[in-house]
Amino acid sequence: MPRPPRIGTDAIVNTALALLDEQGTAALTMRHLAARLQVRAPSLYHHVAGKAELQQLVADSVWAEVFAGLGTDLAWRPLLEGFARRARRALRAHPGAAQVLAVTNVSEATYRPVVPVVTRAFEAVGTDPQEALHLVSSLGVLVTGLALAEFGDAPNPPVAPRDYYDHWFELAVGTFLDGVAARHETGS
Amino acid sequence: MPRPPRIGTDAIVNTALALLDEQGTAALTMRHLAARLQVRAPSLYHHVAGKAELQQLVADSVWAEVFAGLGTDLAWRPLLEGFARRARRALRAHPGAAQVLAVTNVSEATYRPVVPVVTRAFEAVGTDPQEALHLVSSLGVLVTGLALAEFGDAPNPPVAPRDYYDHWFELAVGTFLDGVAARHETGS
DNA sequence: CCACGTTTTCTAACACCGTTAGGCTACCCG
DNA sequence: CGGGTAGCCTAACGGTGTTAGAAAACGTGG
Repeated sequence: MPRPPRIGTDAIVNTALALLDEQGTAALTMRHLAARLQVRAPSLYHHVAGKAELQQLVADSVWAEVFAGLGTDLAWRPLLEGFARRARRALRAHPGAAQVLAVTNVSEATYRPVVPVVTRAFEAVGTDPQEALHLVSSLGVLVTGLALAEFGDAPNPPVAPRDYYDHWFELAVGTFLDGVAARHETGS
Repeated sequence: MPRPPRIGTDAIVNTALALLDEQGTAALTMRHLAARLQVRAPSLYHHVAGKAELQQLVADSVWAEVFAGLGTDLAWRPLLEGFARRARRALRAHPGAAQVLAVTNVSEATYRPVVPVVTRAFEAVGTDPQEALHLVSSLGVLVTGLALAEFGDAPNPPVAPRDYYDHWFELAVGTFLDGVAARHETGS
């Protein structure tokens, strides 16, 4: 193996995230990204197939951060709530990534590890796996959408104060979780 | 006022929607749009400030379609459910617009007419206006997010059959509405 | 120690994008 | 019938993602 690479896929993804957070979606350009890595744009194509794959990698990176350390043996409610809070935290940490996340579905490979833990958490209350996964996805969609409203035109700051979005988050997630609870109490 | 215009803002927006539905987000280009209107790209700038405004107009057009005929004197549950179903119908009618809708917040002017009807529907159960509006927005975010999962890479057809997304929609919206109901039954 | 082969990076270029400047044309009003 | 102006045009700018193919840097076999 000749010539050690100056850049690797991890560095590319992390730099893309930094670029996104600092300058917003419009600044995520192959040329800008390359410049930040001390390289010219075409070199990126030796590590990444194209911009679409780059965005997929960014999205998967953030979701992986959310999934990591979710806990593997929780009841459905702490699981869902923890998921929502972790997702919110991750999106707050990467405000510029919200637009990418919203438009890019998580890859199956990144999603797979959470399937058994969700399935398990819900079989205690007799919910079938597909429905359980849909509940998680719905929560993901909800949190992503709220983040989009808050950080939608990063790097510009949100138009409303932080408390406003915190209230909204608590209301939306709390309502949804109460809905899940209500449906489980009243039989099927 | 000289020279009657060959194109108007309405025609532009409608053509943009058609382009979006038939060929997806990437095909919504000033040049393509202009060509479809038998005109060159720069002419569009006499009717629309730029692409950002165009997307705002598209988003508002779809949301206006959703808001129109919502009913003005409903209880909170039929109001929310009707809103969700109308939003879903509109997004199904314009699959290519989902990506635009997801990233473009509805303008205040388009949103305004629904404020009093939402406020009114919820004051019967003692919910303050801001919270009521947040509930509606949450539902909007939820439905838009589901549409994105379904029609995210229009004009390619969805990866799962229609029933799959219908189930998901009913589950997500039903759960959310049940959550709202549960919170109202239990005191505050 | 040298040269080969492989991998990475490079320069150059393509087609396309949104947008602006400025000229031409066709219509309405006085 | 002439002037003003709204609407469309051509031309062009800088920037985008992406590809082709040359150049360079390194590990390895002779």
